[in-house]
Amino acid sequence: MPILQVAIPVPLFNPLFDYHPPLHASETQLQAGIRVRVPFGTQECVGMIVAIKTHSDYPELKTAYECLDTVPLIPKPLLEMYAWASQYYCYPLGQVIAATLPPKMMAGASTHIELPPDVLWCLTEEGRKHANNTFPAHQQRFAILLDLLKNIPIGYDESTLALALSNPRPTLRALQKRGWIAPLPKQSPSEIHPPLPLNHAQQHVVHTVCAHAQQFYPCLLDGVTGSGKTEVYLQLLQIVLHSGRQALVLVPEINLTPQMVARFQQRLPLALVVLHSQLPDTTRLHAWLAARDGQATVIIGTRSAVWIPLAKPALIIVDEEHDPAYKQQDSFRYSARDVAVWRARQAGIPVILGSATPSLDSLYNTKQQRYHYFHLPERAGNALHPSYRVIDMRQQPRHSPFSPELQKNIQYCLQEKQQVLLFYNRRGYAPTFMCYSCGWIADCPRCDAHLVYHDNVRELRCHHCNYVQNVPIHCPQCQSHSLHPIGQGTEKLAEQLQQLFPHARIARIDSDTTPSYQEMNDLLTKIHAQEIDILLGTQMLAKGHHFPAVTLVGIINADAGLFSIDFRATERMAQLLIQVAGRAGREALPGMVLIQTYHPEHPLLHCLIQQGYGAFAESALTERLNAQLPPYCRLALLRVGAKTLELAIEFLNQAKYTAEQLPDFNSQIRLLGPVPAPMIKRKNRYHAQLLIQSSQRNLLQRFLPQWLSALQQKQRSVSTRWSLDVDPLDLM
DNA sequence: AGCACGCCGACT
DNA sequence: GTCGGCGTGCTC
Repeated sequence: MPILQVAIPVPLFNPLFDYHPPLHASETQLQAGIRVRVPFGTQECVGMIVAIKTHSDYPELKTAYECLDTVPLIPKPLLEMYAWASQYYCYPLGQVIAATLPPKMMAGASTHIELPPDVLWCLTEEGRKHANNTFPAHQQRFAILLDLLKNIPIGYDESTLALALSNPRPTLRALQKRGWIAPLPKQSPSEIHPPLPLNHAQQHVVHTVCAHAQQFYPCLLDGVTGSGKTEVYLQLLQIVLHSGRQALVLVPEINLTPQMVARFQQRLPLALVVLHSQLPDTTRLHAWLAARDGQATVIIGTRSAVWIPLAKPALIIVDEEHDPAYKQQDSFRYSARDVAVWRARQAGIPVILGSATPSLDSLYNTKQQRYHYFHLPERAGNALHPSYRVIDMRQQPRHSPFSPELQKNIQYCLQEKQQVLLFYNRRGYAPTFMCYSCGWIADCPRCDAHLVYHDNVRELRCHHCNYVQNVPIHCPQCQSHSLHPIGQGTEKLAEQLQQLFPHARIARIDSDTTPSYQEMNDLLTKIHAQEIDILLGTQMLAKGHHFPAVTLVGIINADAGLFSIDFRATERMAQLLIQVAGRAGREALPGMVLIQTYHPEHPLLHCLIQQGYGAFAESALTERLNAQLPPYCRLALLRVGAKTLELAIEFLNQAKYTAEQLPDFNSQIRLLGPVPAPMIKRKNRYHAQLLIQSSQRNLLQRFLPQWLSALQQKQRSVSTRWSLDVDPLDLM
């Protein structure tokens, strides 16, 4: 009788459990990739068969209740990817599977589902007449759909509409019944936009990648903003479509890139599937199945889309590969960019990492000849390069965050009917809230952080744990009423800006004001219609948008990234400056970038501004080499949170001792710490960390799993929560 | 992660 | 007397 090895989604280092097969299971159901319902402790749960064994060391096996699938749900390559990821990231296999499958799958959902019809919904003539009607409250869903459809002649498919309206199908049916909308089969490519002519550099990329289409071919596509990376992607994808195979496109945040999605839809309406986290579960399940079975041809999605199975993979694209959003920052801490490269190797296909500001890791890989390097130097069209100007804030009047020079330039832009983009990296109204009488400051009771004052909702909020409290009327310490917000946030900046430019139409863009896809889309439409004069926002602004009428970009304070304990802070700062600058002067109008700083002499700024990102990257890489930091070594970080700091440090000291006793530990592996985390108290726990460094990746690869299983056994009864971060992005 | 078992404090 | 706090241990 065979024995099933089942991965159970529990946080144990070895989450594999053996079971006897269910009583009524057929031979073909006893295969890796089939879900089983099993008894587990006092409860029952759904697990995944990962192997069939002939013998188990465990004396008393239970019998599985039933198989949930008749044929394997998970194709073999995906199972292999799970196994590798579990090993590489030291994360329990059962949880890797549960975290990356559509959520319904491990809840035991059936996979025999009616797929949504593969059609694009369009307005009919009749529908167009009603598109601007006002609808009663109970028919607001009509209004939303009609409004969406009236702006897009080729129509939208159901999964795209689901981004704006949850579960659109009943509403679609109702509108179809009235004859206001009609389904258009996707196979009619009448409205497909024609490809744009490629310049020499773009052609070179397309030809070379095509010539290596049948093998693992990793490449870095280094192209400044507007150099036409997207056009290269589109033409490669069109070639993939012709070959009848599939492609996966990863983008950092889909909410923030509706324009790019729209462009893909216009050019590749055939079997395009859009995936992201706000999608309803059922839609995600459909997309997963459609990709696995080869019906979906091009899958565009965020980080988690890297785990979607592909029946006939031909190409993977990772756009804006430098973006930190590709690294998951909690629970299963994988890098979608690195997983994508692994997948391409496994499948034997090309993978394109695209960016205007490539990560130092990828640049290093091109230097090592591991990745091929393509450069797209020219801006498409006649757009001119922006000019940079550093403003020394030490020489400016202190009372305003906007230097006279910045103000003068804003004024000029407003006169000329050009748009301004201002960048500031602090949400909220004011980062501290203080009593002028006694000096009391509102702190988060759960973290080592001040509460941030939000004026519009009149709340104090912690940006680290989302703790919220009402604004106190008098000081809790001295009862005085002189409580005041101190410092600057985007909310307050917007207020000050409005006072300076009373007639300007100002829009704030940050996660407080624009949390959803729909709102972002609306705002972008307004911006393009020039209904906005000044855009003020956080990082969100820097990501991939095209603002053709923006001619002035202002960095309100560039100093945060220049002096940080995190070794990647300067890299991020440089990427941010270049990306934000890339938003300016895209058409005939030249752009200008004003950078306000208290450290105008900083070598990073000089190098970046005078010689460009490439030169900056060179010097940054030299610094990393000298300091033996990534990409010149491999890191892992053991983080721990405990009741007290002493307990946290003590746990790490024990862990360090355990490590040093292991057979695979040697002098090539260095353990640095333990040290208290940069923010010690977070969410009522005290944090410390231990850094693991090695020049050789495979040494760490062998050592880490051994270490973790030893830790699991020894430290099982410690009431601490710990996690290992392989290839950590920041050491916070 | 869940869940049970177990041993100490303030309740009807 | 017991209800329930969370520390500890286990899950094939």
